[in-house]
Amino acid sequence: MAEDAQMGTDLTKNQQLVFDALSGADGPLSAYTILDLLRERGFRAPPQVYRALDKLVDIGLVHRLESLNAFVACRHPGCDTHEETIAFAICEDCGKVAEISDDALSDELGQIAGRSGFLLKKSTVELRGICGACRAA
Amino acid sequence: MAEDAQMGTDLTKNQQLVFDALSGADGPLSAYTILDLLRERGFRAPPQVYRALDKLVDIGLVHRLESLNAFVACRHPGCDTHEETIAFAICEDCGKVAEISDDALSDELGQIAGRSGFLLKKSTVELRGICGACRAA
DNA sequence: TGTCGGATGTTATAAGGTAACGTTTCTTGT
DNA sequence: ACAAGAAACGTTACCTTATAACATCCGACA
Ligand SMILES: [Zn+2]
Ligand SMILES: [Zn+2]
Ligand SMILES: [Zn+2]
Ligand SMILES: [Zn+2]
Repeated sequence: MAEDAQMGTDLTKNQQLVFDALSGADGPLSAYTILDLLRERGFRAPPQVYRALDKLVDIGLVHRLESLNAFVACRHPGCDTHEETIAFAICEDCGKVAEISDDALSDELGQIAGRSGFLLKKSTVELRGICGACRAA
Repeated sequence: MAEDAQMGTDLTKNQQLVFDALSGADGPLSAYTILDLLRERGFRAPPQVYRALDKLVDIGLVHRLESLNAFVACRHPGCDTHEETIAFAICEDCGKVAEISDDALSDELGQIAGRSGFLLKKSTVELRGICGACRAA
């Protein structure tokens, strides 16, 4: 029991291992990086990672970053069942990812969709640039 | 010379072929689908497609859809050197993609970035859902 | 004419993701 | 406690997406 944050949902052994790996990292991890990290814990093949990731993403504990083909543990302040749009700010310098929840953005996307008669199911917003810390440094 | 839209920039043979393939499609195409389409025109290997795509994306004639690992010809109304944020509405039913340029969205994303001291270089916004046509049908 | 950069052709391989199948383990009703 | 079904698991094999590396070709131009 290294760092089993997020009680309330009970995860299986593999899901917990994958979640812990992501929680312990300070940036996004690819599925194959997770696989390598967990080989010493018994993982042997991609499906073990992908199945855990699928579930974790499904219940909202993990997010997939489409533009990176990678995954991050959810660090959203009040992350329980966030239905709002989440934006990710990905630093191209240090690689860290900030998770941003913004009502105005959600509204704006909703309006854009509505205006063109589009039934919005899911939004992907990923910002690339340089984070504050790296700019200061 | 099937449908060589977009004069002004002069494309190489391969770039024109790839662009034509994308222009002729009514939805996004993967690099490997493009490769297959162009085999009869002499294409033999992935790098030929990816090199053309890289250039086309670079000059703005083609967009990459991160959440689909696929590419579309730019259909932005006034698409010359659009620096604004472009949002894509991807229909999960018919597969078509609408390209949406929206100032309010650009502003909003700029504000979100600014608020957290993030130097924004590029935004990816991809909306998934059902398009108007499919909803009506 | 020589040379130099950009575009090209080609092979091989890295990286990301899933189908399919059999086994184990957990639930749940009886 | 037991049977039956569901969920998770382990494993193999395979598919898709993307790039590294290297050799060649070709046009611009000094
Ligand atoms: Zn979150
Ligand atoms: Zn940074
Ligand atoms: Zn465009
Ligand atoms: Zn549709």
